[in-house]
Amino acid sequence: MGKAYTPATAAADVETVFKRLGGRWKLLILFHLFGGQVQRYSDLERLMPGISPKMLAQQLRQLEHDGIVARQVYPEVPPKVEYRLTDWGQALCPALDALLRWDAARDVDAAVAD
Amino acid sequence: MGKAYTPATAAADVETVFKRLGGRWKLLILFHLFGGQVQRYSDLERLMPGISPKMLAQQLRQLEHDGIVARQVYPEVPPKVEYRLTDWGQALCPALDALLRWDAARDVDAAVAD
DNA sequence: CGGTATCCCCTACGATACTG
DNA sequence: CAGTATCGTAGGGGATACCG
Repeated sequence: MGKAYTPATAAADVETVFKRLGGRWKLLILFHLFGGQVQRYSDLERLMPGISPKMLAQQLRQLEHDGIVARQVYPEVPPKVEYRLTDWGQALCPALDALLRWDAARDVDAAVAD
Repeated sequence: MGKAYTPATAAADVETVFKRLGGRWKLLILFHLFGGQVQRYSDLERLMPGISPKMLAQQLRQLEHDGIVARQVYPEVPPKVEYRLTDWGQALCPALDALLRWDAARDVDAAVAD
């Protein structure tokens, strides 16, 4: 059976999710990793024009801390670090899809309301 | 067929959703209106201890502007104002459910990983 | 009853310079 | 290559007082 929610606990849990994904660049990072993609730090820097090294590192650290992104360091010279989604992180995809479908339904609903 | 997304557009669209729902009290308001519930301004104030009148009014105005909440004024003395979800707002429920199920799956995935 | 108006604060974000 | 350290800023949020 499912978990029991009150309005307060449901709202708090969704807010927790929002905080985990809510950084300025986190969603963009996620969408560059969905589908099993693996990216190096410099790949992400190139894929996200305008991001500063501080922000990229910070957002990646938080995603890693939250168990969404996995970080793998290769002890080489020069350094090489790869980022990919954890299984749980990959499981976000259908949930974000549901939000995108809701967003896309805005116009549909408005048309029906006419 | 569905809409075509690049990482950048998908991330931008989800961020738009996050901004629409991301206010400090908006989710709590939504969860007090899901399922066709209708609440007066003073009901919401009572249901959300700690919220200031400024914040309640502001969050409601933004939700109304975004087409998620409908506001109905009864021209009576004393004043009476009711809030409910629009059809589109009500359609948020399954999407937020998907996020809650993802959140609840965190421990499950961690256990499997052992 | 159902709101505005005002003031203050905090923190997420950004630019820049530097390092193992 | 893959990051820290430091400084500066804008706006979202909160307390409080007042209004139609």
